[in-house]
Amino acid sequence: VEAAAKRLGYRRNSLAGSMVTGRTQTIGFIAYDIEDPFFARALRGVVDAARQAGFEVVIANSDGRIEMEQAAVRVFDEKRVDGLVIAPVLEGPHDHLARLSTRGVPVVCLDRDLRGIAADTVLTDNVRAARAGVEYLIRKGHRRIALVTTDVPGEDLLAELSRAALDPPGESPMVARCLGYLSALRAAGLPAASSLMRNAPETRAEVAAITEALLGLVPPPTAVFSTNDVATIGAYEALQCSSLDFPREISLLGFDDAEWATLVQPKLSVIAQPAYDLGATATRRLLARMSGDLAPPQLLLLEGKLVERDSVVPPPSESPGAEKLTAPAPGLRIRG
Amino acid sequence: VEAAAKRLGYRRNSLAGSMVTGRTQTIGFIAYDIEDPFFARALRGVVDAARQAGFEVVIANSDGRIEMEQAAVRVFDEKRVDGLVIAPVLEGPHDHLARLSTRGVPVVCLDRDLRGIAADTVLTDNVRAARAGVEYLIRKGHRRIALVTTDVPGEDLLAELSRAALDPPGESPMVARCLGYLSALRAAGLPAASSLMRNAPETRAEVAAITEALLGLVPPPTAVFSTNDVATIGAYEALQCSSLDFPREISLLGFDDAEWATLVQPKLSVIAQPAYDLGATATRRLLARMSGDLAPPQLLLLEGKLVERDSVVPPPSESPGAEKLTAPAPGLRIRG
DNA sequence: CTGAAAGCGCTAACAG
DNA sequence: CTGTTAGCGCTTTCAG
Repeated sequence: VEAAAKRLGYRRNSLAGSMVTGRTQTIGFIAYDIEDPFFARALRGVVDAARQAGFEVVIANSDGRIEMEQAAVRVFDEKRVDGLVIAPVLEGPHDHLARLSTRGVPVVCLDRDLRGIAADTVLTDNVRAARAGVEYLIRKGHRRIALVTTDVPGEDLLAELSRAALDPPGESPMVARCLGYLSALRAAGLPAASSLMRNAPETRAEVAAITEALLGLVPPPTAVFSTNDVATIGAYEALQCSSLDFPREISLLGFDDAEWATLVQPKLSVIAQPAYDLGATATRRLLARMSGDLAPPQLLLLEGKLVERDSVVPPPSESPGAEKLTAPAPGLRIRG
Repeated sequence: VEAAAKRLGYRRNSLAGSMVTGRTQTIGFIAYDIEDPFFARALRGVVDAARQAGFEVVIANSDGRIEMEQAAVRVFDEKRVDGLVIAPVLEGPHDHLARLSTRGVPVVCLDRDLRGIAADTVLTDNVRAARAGVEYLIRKGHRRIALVTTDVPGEDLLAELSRAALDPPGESPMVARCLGYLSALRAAGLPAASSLMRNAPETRAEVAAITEALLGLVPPPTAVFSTNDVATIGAYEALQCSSLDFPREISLLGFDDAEWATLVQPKLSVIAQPAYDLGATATRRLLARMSGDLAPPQLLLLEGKLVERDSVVPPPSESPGAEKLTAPAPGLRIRG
């Protein structure tokens, strides 16, 4: 019988089966930006965890645009995925997600904390990780630490952050990391100078430009903390091209690890996220919901890890003794 | 009526529709390795082209493993995708793909040329691009050019390549690029020394190790051509750590561009692939097939582009005259 | 031109 | 325990 089936080129139509059972053994994954290595890595965690439980994963990419996300959710919904892992777009309405879970299709958020929807969420403890990173900079002796971030909405970064701080926890990973920066500064009794905090659209060139501007300050910062991959690339580029001696005169700490971090000179120190685990954990949570877990929504915070390499060193001393080292020796000075 | 529908939380069940029409307005994309920026980029091209024609894309990842690919194809098949773009695993049986297209679900191959299945294929003209790259190295004056590649099957690289050369066109991108290397050497009347050609499993550390070995040769090569992203990272690392002065004494040309290529010192010269176009072109071909194009299978070759940066310079001259430039001036030489 | 009915390929429930 | 039947929610066709 089965031989005949194979001979005739039979192929199961899982659509028909799904129509009657209402289940597809498939979960959806919507990445915020599939070109970001973070999501590619997280995806692996999702796929591995899902397959282990006998589920397939179908993937979509929102590109950070709410209408793409809505389209993806609609498609997945119509195709009757049994659950959804999503790195949601924070801006804009998200009733498309609420509707899904209302209808019994569990949703878990990854990487980004969507307030106002009762869904499990798993992400890196961004404020804590950022605070730890900036504390590390402070421990190394830095006092003027600049912040380079991208895509924080609003005109005034500091004002935006103050607003966000009153409404914890949550917000975008970028905002959370900025908050961590502020918190480390405050804990150390250091002032949060708005001139040292810059926000740019998420392109390498724009970040490089604002970093350059930062370096032109007098006195310039002695360290830069960049809150994501693009910000780090742009900042690295700017430091490398600047007249300052990087890393001796200016340190850099990035958020998110990358393959090239150990290829550049100096090797980049970073705060690494457990991307794979984030994906796997989110999926395990989803699987639990799909098999009937009715506990209240959970917020799962995984820890970032500080990876010390060579781009962070103590700042040059500002004592007169040290000054001599860079200034020409007195005997050679030309008098005016 | 529609208001009531929305009120009751109605959601279309596209499964039911697909059951009767047999069409899903969805195409599948199976990446070979979604963590490879090349595929992430190509995916964008696929998605854009598909959406333009009103199709959704569902994505899967084979991880280069045939059984994963088979599973993905089975799922897509059962879910009745209307077409499939795939970067296929070359080894192992591929009747799962043949069966699909036999049944009227068009398949187009991306990046990798699968002989033995009558499907459209779109990829970079790897042998030509590699040949152009190595010719560029030769034009710069290099004569001892090493080849660093990964994951070519078989024990003896040169033998494997000779075998592949008799059976053109096709094979894996790696093999094609090696063939391009050989072809450039031959055209210039340069010998193809098997000692200068190394193959490693696709990990950064292994590549770094074989590159180091290459650098230990006497005389060492004056240039290295690496055939993919991982090979390039490993080779770059090895060159940087070697006692040779990189790039003055040893040049590096990589295949595949990357964001970090302009961040490292020296900036990496590469052959860039039109990844986005590859994806978009493949999808346009697929769309044409889906709307009834019955022309014989096409092989579409897009061109790679040489991007000159700083990692390729002329080799140090071996003539006595040039030697003087690096040797201490005669008057200062200590006679012994 | 509008409305009812057939049926896509399965699964689950139920009768023999 | 095996075999038959109802029906999932749509689209398409055909009759009114």
